[in-house]
Amino acid sequence: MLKNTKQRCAIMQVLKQSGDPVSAEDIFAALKDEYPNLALSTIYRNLERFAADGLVKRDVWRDGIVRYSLAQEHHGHYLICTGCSAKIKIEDCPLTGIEQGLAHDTGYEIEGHTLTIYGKCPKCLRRGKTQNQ
Amino acid sequence: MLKNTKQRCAIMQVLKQSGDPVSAEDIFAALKDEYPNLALSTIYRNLERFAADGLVKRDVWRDGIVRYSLAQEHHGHYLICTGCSAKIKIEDCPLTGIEQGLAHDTGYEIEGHTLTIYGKCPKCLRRGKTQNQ
DNA sequence: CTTCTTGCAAATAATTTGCACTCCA
DNA sequence: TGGAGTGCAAATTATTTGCAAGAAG
Repeated sequence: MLKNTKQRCAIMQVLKQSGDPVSAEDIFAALKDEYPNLALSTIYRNLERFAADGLVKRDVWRDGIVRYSLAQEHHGHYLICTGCSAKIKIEDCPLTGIEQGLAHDTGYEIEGHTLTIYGKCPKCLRRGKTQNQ
Repeated sequence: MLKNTKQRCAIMQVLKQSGDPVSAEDIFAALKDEYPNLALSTIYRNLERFAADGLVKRDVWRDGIVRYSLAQEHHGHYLICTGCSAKIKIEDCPLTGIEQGLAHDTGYEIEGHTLTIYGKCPKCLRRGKTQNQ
């Protein structure tokens, strides 16, 4: 099971083409020209299934919106500007290694983690902190 | 400004008493006996203000719900079981130190970070992975 | 054909907002 | 007293779900 449908392929395409995590709405927007009657619910359902199957990684951003990215390319985390939302990918994950110790100490089987760092980028620093979130 | 109201105190009390991050609904539930007509919107508004003033730290959990905790006690992150939601506080933050290097490399001013580790606790491991999410 | 998928529309659930009223400073 | 703060109800917004129709194996 997990049939090969046009919609499913298209969603995967978007995930592959965009290096960064994308929301359901992002995908919807990206595909609405080519698939005018693709339903948002289809996107949600597929993303959830992909995530359950371990194909994609599901993350909740600070803004409360869920973003998905291909499991393989995920890792690196992000440094996100709280002023302008500029993102920098952090290639080098500081947690590799730590998780093993943690598993040993707690008896948990570690499945993954969420790490995002927030700050102000140089441009926003210069402008002072006029804006909030 | 930032007047001293009963509601505001009560919300702060809950934050202080609960070591763990709490959601608006948690606070609502905790206070509904003592303050039967406290409005959920009041809680949301105050938590947002507290967060804006740096009094509390705002975090989005994997389940999409926003939790708040006193800024001081925050740090420690959490190891959360994806089966039963059991939480273990991780006292020792692996990012201290790394942030400085990052600030130097990127020119960002680091404001904070979100780190949560997910896994299965020993009990849930034993039961096999019957449940999802 | 039979089961997995989809599209649509309606349902949830968390959070936000408008507004008149209330209460601290 | 005057503006900050509150309660209530209605509005938003992201996501989920039921169901009949459609497509893949």
